Order: sequence, then C-alpha cells, then structure tokens
Amino acid sequence: MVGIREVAEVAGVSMSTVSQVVSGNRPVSAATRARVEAAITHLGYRAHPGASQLRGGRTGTIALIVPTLENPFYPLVAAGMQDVLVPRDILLTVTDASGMDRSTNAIHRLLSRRVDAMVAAPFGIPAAGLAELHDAGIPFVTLGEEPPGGGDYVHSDDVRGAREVTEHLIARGRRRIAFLGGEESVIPTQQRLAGYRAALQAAGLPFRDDDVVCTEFTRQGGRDGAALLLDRDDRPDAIVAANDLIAIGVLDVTRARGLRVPEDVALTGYDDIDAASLVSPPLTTIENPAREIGRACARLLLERLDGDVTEVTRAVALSNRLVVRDST
Amino acid sequence: MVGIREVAEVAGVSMSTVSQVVSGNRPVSAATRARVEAAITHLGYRAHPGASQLRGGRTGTIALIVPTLENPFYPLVAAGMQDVLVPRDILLTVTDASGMDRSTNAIHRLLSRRVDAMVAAPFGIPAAGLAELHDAGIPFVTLGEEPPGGGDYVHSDDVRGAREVTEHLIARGRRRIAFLGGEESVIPTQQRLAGYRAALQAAGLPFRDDDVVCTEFTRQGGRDGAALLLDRDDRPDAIVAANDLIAIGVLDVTRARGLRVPEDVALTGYDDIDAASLVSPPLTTIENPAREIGRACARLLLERLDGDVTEVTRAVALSNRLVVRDST
DNA sequence: CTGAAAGCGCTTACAG
DNA sequence: CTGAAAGCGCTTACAG
Repeated sequence: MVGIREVAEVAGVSMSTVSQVVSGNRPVSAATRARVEAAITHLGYRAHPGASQLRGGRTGTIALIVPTLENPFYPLVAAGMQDVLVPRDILLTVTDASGMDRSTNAIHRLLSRRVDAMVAAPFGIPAAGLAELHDAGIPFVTLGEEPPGGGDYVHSDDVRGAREVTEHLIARGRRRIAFLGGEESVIPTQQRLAGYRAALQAAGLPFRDDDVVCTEFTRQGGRDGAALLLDRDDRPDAIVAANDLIAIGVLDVTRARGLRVPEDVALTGYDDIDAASLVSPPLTTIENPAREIGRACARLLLERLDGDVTEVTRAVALSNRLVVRDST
Repeated sequence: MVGIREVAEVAGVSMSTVSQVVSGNRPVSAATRARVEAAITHLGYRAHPGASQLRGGRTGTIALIVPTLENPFYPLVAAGMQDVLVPRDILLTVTDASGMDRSTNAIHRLLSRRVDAMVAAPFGIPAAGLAELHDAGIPFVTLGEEPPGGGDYVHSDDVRGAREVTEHLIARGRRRIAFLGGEESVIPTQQRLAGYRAALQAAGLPFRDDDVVCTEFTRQGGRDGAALLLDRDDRPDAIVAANDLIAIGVLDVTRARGLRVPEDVALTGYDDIDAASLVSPPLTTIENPAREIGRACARLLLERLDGDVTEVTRAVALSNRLVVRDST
C-alpha cells in the first residue's frame, strides 16, 4: 500500500509537505506542489481515511434516517442529498429505521460510527433519540418541524398544503370532508390535520372528531382507514388522505365497494409520488419537493460543518403546490 | 471523550484486555469481562472507528452503486442489504451513479474511502470501472451477470423471465410481438431480449430486427420507444417492455393515441414495482424480488469478508414469477 | 515556505 | 488468561 511516506520520498519532500498539499491546510510553493502532485498521480496514492479521521476528527460521512425506503419519497430525499454531498466528497449512509426495534437504535449506531452530521425524519423517532442526537453535539437537521431544544429543520409547509387541498375540495362543493392520517403521534399527520381543520373553519364547516381517522402512512393503512370511513351510514363525500400511499389504499376500497371517485367520494393525496399520477383516477395531490428537501438538508449541514453558522435554529421552507387531477 | 484507556483504568485492567472484550478476538475470563463491560456501560464508551480501522484494516462500510434512485427497484435492493448488514453493524452507503459523470468516478470515490466491499449494478458501468474494482482486491458482487474476470453475482434469471412473459403473450394469441428495451449495451436489456427471442423461436415465430427498439429504462424511454413502434403501419399486436417504467411510458402513448390495452396492443412489464399494479390497466409483469436480491448480495459479501470462501465465482439465482394482470 | 517529531485511539504480536 | 509496547498512516503544533 502506498502511503504519504512513499509519496514524500519520490517527491523529495517531507511527509508534512505531502499532507499540506493534499489537505490544502497551509501554503505550499508552486514548484513543490507540482512535484508532490506528480508523485501522487505516479504512485496512485490515496489517503487512508482512518488515519485522517484519527487525527483530523472527521469521518466525512453524513447519515440519513428515514422511516422506510418503501415510500419512494425518501429515496428521492437521499438523491437530493447526494447532489450536494458528492461534489464535496462526503459519503452518505441511509438507514431505514423501520427495520430496527426503535429508531433510537439507529441513532445510537450512527453516533458510534462517528458520522459527522445527520438528517432525521423525526416520524416515529422518540424524543429520547433526538435528545441523544442533541447531546452528541453533531449538526443535525430534522424534516418537518423544529426539533425540541432547537436546531435546523426543513419543511414544505404541510399546514398550508393540507389547507389548500381541503379548500380545493370545498370549492368543488364538498361539505362532508373526512381526514385520513398516518400515525397519530407523527408530525406530518399533525400538521396536515391542522391544515385540514383550518380550511374547514375558514369555510364555516363543522369539525367532527369522528371524521378524523389515523392509521399508518402506507397503502394498507389507507385500506384500513377507508373501510372505517366508507362503511358508515353517513359516508363523507370527500377524503383528505395524509399522503399518496394512503390515498392509493383508499382507491383499493372504493373499487371493491363499487364507489365512484370523485362522483361518490372525492379524494386527495399528498407528496405527488410517481404513483399518484399512475392510479386511476389520477390523484389530486400536493407536490412535495423531495429532492429539493434533500438538497436543502445537505446544505444546512455543510454550512454547520464549515463553521459559518451561529444561529441555533434555521428553517428552510420549500414551496409546495396543488396538483389537480381527476380524483376531485 | 472516553477511550479505551479510561475504561481500562476504571475496570482495573490493561488496555489490551478492554480491546479483547470489545472485539472478542481472544478469550477473557468471565470475571474480567464483567468488570470491563460494567466500566463500558458506566462510562458510555464507544470505540473510535478511525482508530480501529487504522489498525484493524476494515472500515465496516459496504457500498451499493445503482444507476438511479428514481426507479423504486433499487431502494428496495438497499433495504434488503440493510436487513443483513444492520445486525452485523456494518454501514451501507448508497451511491446513485446517474449523478456522476461516469460511474467509474463512483467506484473511484468509494475505493478511496476504503469501503470493505461493494455491490455494483453493472448497468452502465464501463468495463474499466469493474476492472479497477477487481484490482482493488475487495469483495464485490454484481447484479445480473458474472463480471468479466469472474466474481460473485446475483441474478433472477432474466432470460427465463422474459421468455415466460413472451410465451404468455403467444398463448394469448399474439403473433406480432415487439420488444422495447432499455439501454442497448446493458445486461438486463440483453438478457431479456434473449428470452424474448428464445420464446419466438420456440413457437416458430419469426424474429424481426425492426420489432426490437432500445431506449432507456425510464418512463420517458418507454414513451419514445412506443412512438416508434406504434406509429408504424404494421403495428405490433403486443409489446414486451424490458421493465415496468418503460411499460408505463408505453401506456402514456397508447392513451394519447386512443389505442386500447390489451385489445389493440397487449403489454407486459418487468420487475413488478408497486406502480405496475397501480396503472390502468394493471400490468402483466415478472416479479423481480428486489429485497431478496439485496439480501443475497449482502450475504455473499459477508461470507467473503469472513473468509469462508475459496471459489472465484458464485452465482445466486432467485426465482421470479409471472404475474398476470389486465394488460394482456 | 518547509521539516522533525509527537500523538490521535486503537489492535496485535510478543512475552509471561 | 493478561499486560507492556510497538505501530497503523496520517495531521498539527513547534521550530526554523
């Protein structure tokens, strides 16, 4: 294995100088730099990351924790992060927290690996996990909401998005609009529910507890929730689903029951994943810019790592927009 | 920061002993072990990965290179790898090679980071990249086909799958069946084309060059290819698409042209991603067990890293199966 | 602008 | 079964 020592010998300089050329941490004369660089290419030298890490302190790795890789929204967040991290030669590690007993385990594990920074989708991460992250003192960004205790976060104004989609249903003449959420404790459910509620209120429509059902952010969750809502005598005339997967599950049920969408029940999703435009009827939904979200997260983290930041909390709000299709 | 030294002090043993307890690399008496473990939990000790790496040689990181994260097939492969790697406390880093000038860059970058092993979807990775991988001497697995020069690979018998789906179309009475492939140079295109061809031959149907069109493994690729195939005077009565995304692109075109599927043109996909059952009509396709593929890759790699393997090449073939829906 | 030397936190022969 | 010591390949004060 060729190391800094061999490069130094070939270039006729000290190991320190080679290190400086590689890291750029201190000025080197042009002539020396050229000799060192020639030696590096000649020998095919590659720095040993373990050694750099041991002295320098950084692993050059950033982690992303997501609730699941089965929702195509999250791989796109990862792709967005890569857009920013690859040019900086930082490695991204993606952890699907669904496989672990608790997502706290995932945080633990990544902290042991000394990742430099972390993006956590807090959906289902218990407060204890986030607290541990905080204590570790590494930069982190959460999705959706300011983490307890402060910190950077990226969101796309779910309250406004859900409000918009609900107002759209009201404008289409719907009056008995139900809300079908994901896990109840989770931020996107809460914010989208708040938006739904705000729209009803603004329109002077009553908010009814039993028109709100919370299940899971999956297709199966949508099926379960739709069964509860649609088999009642006083069926709603519209359903605001908290994400597209849930809405797709609702379609499974309407199809099985012979209900027409939107004639019998209008339906909206959230996220605008590819599948939203593929189902029949295609879903009216809110476009949630996954890739942009990933990029913004990575940028916030890099700024912290570069040390340019003094604020405790920074928020990045990305715009989302209503996409009207045939389900409403 | 608490290190092995502090643990040793508290436990009243040498640093060597602490190391042995942590790594399990040599026997330690039960009593000593207990004291050390108590000290570790008490102090909240975590090994520094950089230091272990510098001495031990391994980074505990495995890489996956995929052509894109936008095809939901690949995140599932990643999830399958995680199923196996997380219990072994190995980090997975996922690289979307589409963002890079060439995927060779991705290999380069990961080799510099000293990942312990690698899974490469060779689709679009030039031979030079694979050769470099080979030279690096780390375990690697490719998807779909034995890498040049030998090595482990995981596949799900694309030839047989494509043959099966084509035979299904023939059994349904189709006689003029076209093939719509992804990138021409790429293994899945080639193998699925071979299967298609074998089915035609077995049925005594002619193989015609102009019934084969290669584009890209994307929805847009499907649109482009379908335009070529369907605007001809002697339109085919069926299309075998090389993956589901392509087939979905074909549906965009049939819809625009007012062609009925399957009455005017029957259509099949490949992979059985979620979207395949969501489109209208739902696609007949071949189920490609992404998550299982990921698991198999990780297992092959771990066996190599554990040193139990002497064979140059090992193949894991996973079963795929025909899923018949309304598009045929 | 450059070099010699110490040391980051571990693991692993070596010795007992 | 356990310990003392060397050293992995770098980076960073320190000195010039």
